[in-house]
Amino acid sequence: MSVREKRRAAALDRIADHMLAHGLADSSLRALAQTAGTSDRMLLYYFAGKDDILVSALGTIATRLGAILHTALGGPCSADPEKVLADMAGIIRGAAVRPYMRLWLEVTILSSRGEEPYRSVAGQIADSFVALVASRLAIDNETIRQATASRVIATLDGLVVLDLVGREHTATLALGVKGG
Amino acid sequence: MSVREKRRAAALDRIADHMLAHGLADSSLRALAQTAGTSDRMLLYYFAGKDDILVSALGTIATRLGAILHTALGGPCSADPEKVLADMAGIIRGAAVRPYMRLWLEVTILSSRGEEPYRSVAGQIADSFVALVASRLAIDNETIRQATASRVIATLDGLVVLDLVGREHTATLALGVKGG
DNA sequence: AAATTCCTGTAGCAGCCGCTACAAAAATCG
DNA sequence: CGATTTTTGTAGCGGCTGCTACAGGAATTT
Repeated sequence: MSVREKRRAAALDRIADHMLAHGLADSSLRALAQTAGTSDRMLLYYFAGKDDILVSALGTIATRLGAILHTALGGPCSADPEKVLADMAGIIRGAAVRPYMRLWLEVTILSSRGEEPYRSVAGQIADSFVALVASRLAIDNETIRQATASRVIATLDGLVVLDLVGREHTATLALGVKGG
Repeated sequence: MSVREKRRAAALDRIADHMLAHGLADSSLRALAQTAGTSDRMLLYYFAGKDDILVSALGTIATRLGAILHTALGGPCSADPEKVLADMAGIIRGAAVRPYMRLWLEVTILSSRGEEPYRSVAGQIADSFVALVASRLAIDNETIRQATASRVIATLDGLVVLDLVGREHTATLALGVKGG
């Protein structure tokens, strides 16, 4: 790894921190440069442009989240969707993961406006979420497994939304029942 | 209603159109003024500031959505959460309502940053959603009714997220199963 | 040592943003 | 009609955005 690549990676690490802490909206080049300990001028020397920075940092962030989830999901698989939902909700709604989910929703908004490269990025993240849940479901029928994983992800995303608007109580309530 | 109030209301109507079509991010004072047929100068004459404009327009938008939902939800109530979920998903995922949900998610992001007045607004909207679903549920036990409504809303919000990232197929799949 | 390439600071561009000072027009009132 | 108040246009402020031209220093190569 060249010096340039090392510095690029180090900058990305700090930039990822900043994005998780402050969100996309507060991630101007100058702000990112400050937390990375450089100047906006240098950021644009290491990266092709702001989009390149953000997308690269989102990659770093996705890797981090993958590691967190992999560590936290140590238990056995289950055939019961409610069980998997409860397990994942416990992790995803925790303070450690919430910044990731907030960022994920911000990318969702950008994606919904059709803006590349965020549209592709958001789609891939959604797919990987579904795949992760599917890997936790001990269901033989593949079609049903995929559909169930989709359902669990939908509910999880909804719980995150409720948390973000300060309705943690409503989200917790939702976890206590089975239907709908 | 004075002339001033009439013009204010007319401007709000056009502004609501613009916000639904282009989202919060593309709603600068100058852009809103253009669609309203005035100048940014006049907008700030009618309103206290940008926040006042946006929050007032969100009120108009909430009223519109309420009317849409009230009209579309003509059928009988049901004790089956899956039935209510499917009914509401059919409405909320439709092209007519999607702009409202996208806006709702944008407000959610603002809310999650703790910015008033969006934090309060988002919370109230979430509560009214839950109340609406609860009113469609023919469940006697009030505690279970509230919890079930919360669960349905969570799932609905999640479906919206999946739709916004271009995973309509995943969302539709999720509606086909019961668990999780 | 000279020449070339790589790195980085300074300064600034053009374009937005929310908002406002000022003054002129228009409507209202005595 | 004149005086006062309400409404509006013009112009611009200070600040932020992503990005870039230029130049000088540092490192590397010949």
